[in-house]
Amino acid sequence: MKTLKHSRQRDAILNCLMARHDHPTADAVYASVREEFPNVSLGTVYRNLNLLADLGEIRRLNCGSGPERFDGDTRPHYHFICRECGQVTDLPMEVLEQMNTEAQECCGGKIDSHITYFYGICGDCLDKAEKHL
Amino acid sequence: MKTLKHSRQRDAILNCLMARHDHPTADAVYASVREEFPNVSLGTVYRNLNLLADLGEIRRLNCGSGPERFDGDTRPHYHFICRECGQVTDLPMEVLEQMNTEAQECCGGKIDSHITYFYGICGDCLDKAEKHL
DNA sequence: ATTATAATCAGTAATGGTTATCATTATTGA
DNA sequence: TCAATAATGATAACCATTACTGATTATAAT
Repeated sequence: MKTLKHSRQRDAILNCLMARHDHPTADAVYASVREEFPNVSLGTVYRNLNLLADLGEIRRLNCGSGPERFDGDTRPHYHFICRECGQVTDLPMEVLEQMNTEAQECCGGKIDSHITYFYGICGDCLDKAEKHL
Repeated sequence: MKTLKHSRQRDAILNCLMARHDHPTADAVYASVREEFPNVSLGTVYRNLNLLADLGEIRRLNCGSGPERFDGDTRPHYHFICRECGQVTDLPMEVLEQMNTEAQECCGGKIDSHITYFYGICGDCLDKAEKHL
């Protein structure tokens, strides 16, 4: 069987994701980890991001376009994506678990979870738009 | 300004999406359109899928992994994705528009829509799993 | 401590989905 | 019918991600 070995690079990648809350792409994680390990490889970042996600220690986000993003917060929560600047932020609102049972009733299968992305314009971009009028 | 010209290929692509309800990938649309236009190019399919999506005549789906999918039904509705076979089906349930206002209250921006994907095991895959026990 | 092992690494090539380029063809309005 | 130009087919380029390689490192057994 395959036993997991400790790796400083993996630690750094996980720490990076726990520390920041902007849901970085693999490339952004790469840039961040490079400050500590100047010659870490991008492949290592991808390999460990996938490993950590498969282990359930981080989460993958597919926000509708562009590269995949990663989230160090594995608790179920919703995200808001600004159409203008593309930033992805957490929404401090309750997850509606009852939607799963409601959905299950009309699909003939077994539903265990759902993912929701909210779209709109963030506060910062609204402010900027106002100034340019 | 740029005026749209009619094209038989684009018609075929749109018809394909209106006719089927399995949310095909660009490649699947390509295969389908090729029956009518044997030497249509994959680039043409992509170009028109993007054009139609930008015009709001079809919708893009990002179901979490794998290539992008397209939906000829532009009315807001939810989708169910089977973790086992990967098929994407429509859910005939009401879209909870009030979630947008609820989400907006805790984000400081303007939210106009949300996208929800439900995950689980579809009826077909449940049946298969049962037979193999 | 020394060694055996297997996981992990850095570096790089390959892959797959998608987009851009360009010469040619098709559509449209005069 | 004809000129203007959008759209096409073919192909190359692009970008995010994955696979491969031989060298390195962490762990476990000696």
